[in-house]
This record gives sequence, C-alpha cells and structure tokens, in this order.
Amino acid sequence: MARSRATILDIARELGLSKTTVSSALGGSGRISEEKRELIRETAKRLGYVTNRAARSLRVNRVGTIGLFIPPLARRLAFYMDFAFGVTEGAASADYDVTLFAREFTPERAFQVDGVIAIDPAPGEPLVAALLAAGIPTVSVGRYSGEGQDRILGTLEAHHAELQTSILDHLLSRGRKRPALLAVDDYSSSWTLDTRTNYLEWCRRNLIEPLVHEVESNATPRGLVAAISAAVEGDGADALVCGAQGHAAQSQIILEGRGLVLGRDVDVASFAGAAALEVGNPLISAIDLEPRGYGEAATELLDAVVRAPQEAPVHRWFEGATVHLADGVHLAD
Amino acid sequence: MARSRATILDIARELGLSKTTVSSALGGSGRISEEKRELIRETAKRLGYVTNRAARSLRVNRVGTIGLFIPPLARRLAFYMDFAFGVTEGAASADYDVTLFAREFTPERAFQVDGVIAIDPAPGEPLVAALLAAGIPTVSVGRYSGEGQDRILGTLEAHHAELQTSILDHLLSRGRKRPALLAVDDYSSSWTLDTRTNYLEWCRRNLIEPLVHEVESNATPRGLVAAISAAVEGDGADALVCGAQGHAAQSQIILEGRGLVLGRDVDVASFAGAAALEVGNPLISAIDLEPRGYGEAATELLDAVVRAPQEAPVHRWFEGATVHLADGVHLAD
DNA sequence: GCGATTTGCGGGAACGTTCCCGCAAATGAA
DNA sequence: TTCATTTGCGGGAACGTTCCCGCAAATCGC
Repeated sequence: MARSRATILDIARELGLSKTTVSSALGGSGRISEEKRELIRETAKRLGYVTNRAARSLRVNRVGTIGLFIPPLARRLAFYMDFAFGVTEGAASADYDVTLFAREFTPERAFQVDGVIAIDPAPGEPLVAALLAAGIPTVSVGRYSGEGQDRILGTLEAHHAELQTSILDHLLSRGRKRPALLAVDDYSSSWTLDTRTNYLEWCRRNLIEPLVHEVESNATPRGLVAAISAAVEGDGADALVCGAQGHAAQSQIILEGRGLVLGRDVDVASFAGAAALEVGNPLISAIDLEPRGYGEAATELLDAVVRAPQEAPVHRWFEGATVHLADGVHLAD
Repeated sequence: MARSRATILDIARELGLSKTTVSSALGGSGRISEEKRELIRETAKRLGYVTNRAARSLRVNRVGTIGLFIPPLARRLAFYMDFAFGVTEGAASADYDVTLFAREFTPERAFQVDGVIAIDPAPGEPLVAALLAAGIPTVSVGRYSGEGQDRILGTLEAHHAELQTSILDHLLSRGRKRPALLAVDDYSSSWTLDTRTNYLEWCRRNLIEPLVHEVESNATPRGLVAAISAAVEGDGADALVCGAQGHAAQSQIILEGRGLVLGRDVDVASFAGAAALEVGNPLISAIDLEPRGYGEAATELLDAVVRAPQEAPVHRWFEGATVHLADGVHLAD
C-alpha cells in the first residue's frame, strides 16, 4: 500500500519554514512563537499529517507499543477480555498501542515492545521467563514467581485475600458455618491457586471444616451440577463460594431449579463476579474485580517504571476492586 | 530503556564485511556465497541480533502490524476472544503483530497498521467508517454495510445461514414443530441481526409459527429463566434455539432442573456453540464456528489483499464451521 | 548606548534498515 | 587469448523523525 502521507517536510515547504520548526511546534518543545505554532498545527491538520511512528521510534529508541500476556487457559474468560481492553484504554492515553502475545517469544522472533504486562502468570510461566531473560521490561499483575522473578520491574496486586476473607466473614456472620468452595482446576493462572489457599487458610483460622469441590474449568453444566450436589447434599454445605466467573450465576439457576431460595436456604457468592450476571445481582455476594480499571492501573505502572527506572522493584496495590454483599433474609440464630 | 541491541553494523564490523552484505545475507536477497551467509547468520545469533522493526518499517514503508476491531458489546464473549487469538496466530506466521483497537480512530491519532480486520461490524459502525474514510486497507469478517462499504478490500463469510438452517431442519425432522429462538438484544454485531432474520425466513418457508424471545445480552440468569418459561410454558415450544454462546448450556441446567429430559421432552440447540460446554455436549445440537480457524483465515485474506491489491473487492467463504447434531431419543411421530 | 541574555528559527547529523548501483574478480564462451 | 557474462561484495542514499548546536535579531540591565 503506497499511501504516501504528508510528512513534516511537506508542512515545512508549504509554510516556507524548516522541518525543525515544524517538528518542535508539533511536539510542543522548542521556542516557537504561539501564532506560528498554531499556524503549523492548522496546516498539519489540513494536509492530513499523521506522525510516522516508525521514524519517531527509530530516532527516540522507543516503540510506542506494549505487549500483553494472558495465560492461555484463561484467555477465554470475560474477565481477562475486559482486562485486556482496560489495558488498551490506559495505553491509549499514554500513547501506546497494545500487542497481543500469542506466539512464542524467542530472541530471533522477538516482539518489538517497550514493555509487557503479564496478568496472573503461573509460577515459572515459560513466556514470562523468556521475556525476563531477554531483559524486556516486564510488569506482573498478581505476583510472579519462578525463573527471573527478581528482574520483574513492578507488580500490581489487588487485595484478593482481604476481599475474599470479607465475603467469607460475611457468610459466617449470617450464620453460614459450612461454606463450600467450588474451585476450578485451571492451574495456569496464579489467581486460581491463591484463591484456594486463602480459603483453606480462612477455614483453619475460623475452625471451619473446609469443603472444596473441584470443577473442570471447561466442564459441561453437568459437572457443575454434580459439584453442587456433592457440596449441598453430600457435605451439607449452607453456602456456595465460586472461584470462576459465571459459576455463581449458574449455581443460582441450579439451586432455584431445585426449589431452594437464595439468601434463605442457601447463600451463593462469587470471588470473581461477572458484570450484571453476578455483580449487581441482589441475591449473590460477589467481588467486583473491576477488570477495566485493573488493566488501566497496570498500564500506568508499566509506563511509570519504563519512564523512570527504579532501583528496586515497584509494588503497587490496586484499590478498585470492591465487594458487594447480599443480605438475603435475616437468619435467626 | 536504553537497551542497546546489536545492529547490522556491529555484525559487519565483527566480520570485516559491509552492512549491505550482512543485510542481504540475513534478508535472503542478493548474491552471497552460501558459506558467508551461514557465517553471518551464526554471528547474528551469537551477538543476539534482532532486526529493528522501526528502521525496517521506515525504509520499506510497511509497518508489520495489523489492527483488530471487535464490536464493543461483543468483546466479552469467548467467541471473539478465541477469534482474536486466531488472528494473532495467523498474523504471527505472516510476520505481523496484532494491535487491539479500543480507542477512537481519528486522523490525528491514527493507528499505524498495514491493515485491519473488523469482525461482525454492525451496519454503519463508526470506527469502520472512519477507517475506510482514511483509506486504511480493511477486511470485514461478516458483511459490512454502511458508509464506505465499497472501499472494503475483502470480506470473509461463514455459511451461517446454511448451518443454522441445517440445525432447524434437523429439529423439524425429529418432529419438533415449535422451535423457539432465544435471541439477544445486542445489535452491535451483525451476526446477531442476521441470525434473527434467518430464523424468521426459515419459519416462513416451512410454515412454522415463529417464536422469538429476547434476552438481554448481559441479563441475570433470571432473564433467561423468564424467557425459557415464556417459550416452553407460554408458547408450548418443543425446542430451544439459542443465539448466544453459553445460553444453551444454561438452558440445559434450567430445563433439567425442572425435571425435563433433553432430547426427549425438549431439544436444545445453539447457533454459537461454546467449546466443551455446548460443542461436544451430546445433548445439545450446536454450530461450532471454529473461531480460531476463522481468525486465521481472516488474517490470510487481509494479507493477500494487502500484498496484491485487487481491482474488485475479494469475497471468501470460511469452510471451517461445522454443525454437531444431537440425536436424542427417537421420537415417535 | 553598550554588553549580556533571551527569543525564534534553521542546518545538519543521527537512528538502523533496505535497495540501487558500481566495480573488481572469477568464470564462461569463442 | 579475448571479450562477455556472472558472481560476490561494498558505497551511498533514502525513509521521516528528533535533537544538538549555531546564529541572527530582539530584548534587557544598568
């Protein structure tokens, strides 16, 4: 496509100025009279000028692109999709584009990025290890452990443990003494792993018998039905805590189909509430992880550590995640 | 990040050759002795050389990146996520990176891409219109109609109508005379619109009373339950055809919760089967849209029309989508 | 009114590639 | 041997920016 765009030189010629003047007028730097600057801006617009990023990149040694890594098994989840578009939005305001990482990362076929965001990488995730080994500035969302972890420039974390604990505490305060965890068997995301240990830890602290039921991450509805039966009928669980987006909503359907009333006969909660489906659902307690804001925050962190390199790795908390508690009917104790 | 990578000149100096020689050895062009070419390749690897895409782009006037547009309301659907990674994979083998389009496209803040893939754009979608107006090479997956539609370089289509018809025919052949459509109210994707008209058309041809029930695209489970009740109990539907990924699986749960047996009392089908959940589910008839392959095919089409510009717009069919029919129990007529 | 500083702008090099051309040496045909 | 062709490689320019520096003219301090 030989679409020859107007260059800075075209503008300069048009106005009888030099490219230096035009460049600094457009870039905001340099000492230019305000009237001339405005004139240059106008003609740039008129000629349909758009700055050639390749040329700029070459000169300033900065690509203007950040890479995004999402764990393969997690890619289909709406949460990560929302996160991705959050990153894209944050990136846009910092003048980055976002490239999706799918293929392998090898020295020969390296992506050309200023940095990358890796969300919930499993311990030792090969792609992240390769990035770190290659010295690509990398920020992790959720802790990364494994090969090269000391080369991570920054980590963004949400208060997963506290939020999850507050949900469990709420259930307990409502008199639910047998909350079961419906966990998924996806170990490619660190979040899944952390969730489980946090639940077990909470049970230990509160002297509550842990009831963990595993659901295949891409199981048929049957699998969920079986897990719920095992929990409610088998174990006598009085509350269901779901570790995957959408599972709480599906649980609601299943339980109501059996004539149970949510908030009275049984409580349902989600550690990763899907928008509308679970977050905002008055019968379900759910953590709203605010994926878009999370993504934007990740971009800000990456931008910060890339711009102003720090001695030590930077750690930041993401404060946007919130918990929505369903009150249900008052339970007599 | 002042990570100074090895350049072509470093290799040239190291071997006492000229940059031209090194460049053509690495690029595969030019007349070079095979031994020298191998030597150059080795030292390139040894020095950790990776070609600077900015410099190349500047020289050859090609960016090496394609943009991907997904309708805002559809972004959260797993189908589009899979499609996106299909595109990314196809792009990788053609040596492209993939940039996600989230922000506006304006002449001043233009993305720097060689072309873009727009999937299921609604008629007149503003971003697509802007791209076409700016002369960005654009390929549409699913027909695009509206402003600038004649500037579309290529269109990739799946046999949605035929596949959907074959599902409806199958239901009919099993004696289901009152199949209801559970449609979603998302009009930002052309696929949704086409699905509905195709269903109505089929009903007209087969003298069957159309039963359309609308579900909010991000409704709570309650909404789906209500729609199903209205269809099955209200309208006496004997089959449910779902127009959104995941709805068939949820329908299964709801119906089984009511003691109905799928394939005997009622049939369930999906026009957009979710992997594992619906496609491969022996009780549900589902169209497997093969999103990954679809994405790869889209990349191939874009690459083709960008490389070798055609006179007329190119139209291609995607043959990868398949339909999986659930037999259920034999129904006496 | 005179030197010092500031303002407004331009020249030129550099970023790392690719590609056109040129030129010597090697090879071929006669 | 002689001339034509091929082979192997290098010089140099160009892609569009940015940025360092230089240099007049204008402004300022006293």
